[in-house]
Amino acid sequence: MDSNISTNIPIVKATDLEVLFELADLFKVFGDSTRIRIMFTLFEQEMSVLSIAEALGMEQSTISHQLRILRQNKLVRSRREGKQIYYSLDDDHVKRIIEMGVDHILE
Amino acid sequence: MDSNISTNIPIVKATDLEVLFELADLFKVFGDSTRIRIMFTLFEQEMSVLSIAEALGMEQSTISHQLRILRQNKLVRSRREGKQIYYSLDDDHVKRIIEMGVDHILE
DNA sequence: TTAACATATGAACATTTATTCATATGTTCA
DNA sequence: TGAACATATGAATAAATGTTCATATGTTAA
Repeated sequence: MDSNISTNIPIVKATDLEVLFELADLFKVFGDSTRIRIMFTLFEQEMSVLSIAEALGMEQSTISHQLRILRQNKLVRSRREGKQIYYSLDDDHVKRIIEMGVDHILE
Repeated sequence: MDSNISTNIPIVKATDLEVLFELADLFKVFGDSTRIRIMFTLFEQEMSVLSIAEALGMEQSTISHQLRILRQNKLVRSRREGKQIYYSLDDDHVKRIIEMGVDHILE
């Protein structure tokens, strides 16, 4: 009987310091409202940097900086089409992590 | 056909600013390695403040400060037994949110 | 090549936040 | 009540981080 079966927690232990630091770093990425808003915007469709900036009413530079962080953490990916670069969510983990968060907030 | 059915995302829209800020605040709580370590420690069993501090090799004060943040966000709860106060995870959301994070990290 | 546009990036500044120290609060037991 | 112990908290400090401005890089079309 592996306790992980009942807890549903993967094979990570409290002593796996490296993994725990990585985990904190990952959640840190979700812990900024601008990045959360960007991800929510990308739920619907891929968008260019300027489109996102306009949608959120923020500077292009701000969005670009945050997109880099999201990209480095494999939460979004990008593709170039002409002068524009379109960003989209990288995988389903993003949606599922956020969904869990929403569940908690809405009780 | 509600798009939320396919995306599995609850009824929160990119325009629900309040909720998105709350979401970011929630993930901010997960975005600190000390708090992550505390939560992992509590996966196994409830523990007193000093026990946690000793387990992590950190100051009692540090742990107490962080436990307060976890408590305020309903991620842990406490019960007093004599001089000690025992903390435990508050609900399953904690485990599930962390599990999603682990999934993402381990690819 | 040059102009116009889209995106990325470095530096600076302001804000947030985690930790520590000192101390207060609360509990038990003699 | 007083001593010993467990926990909480306020203030101070140091470190991390988000945004802005200015500018660089990269792309397209004339």
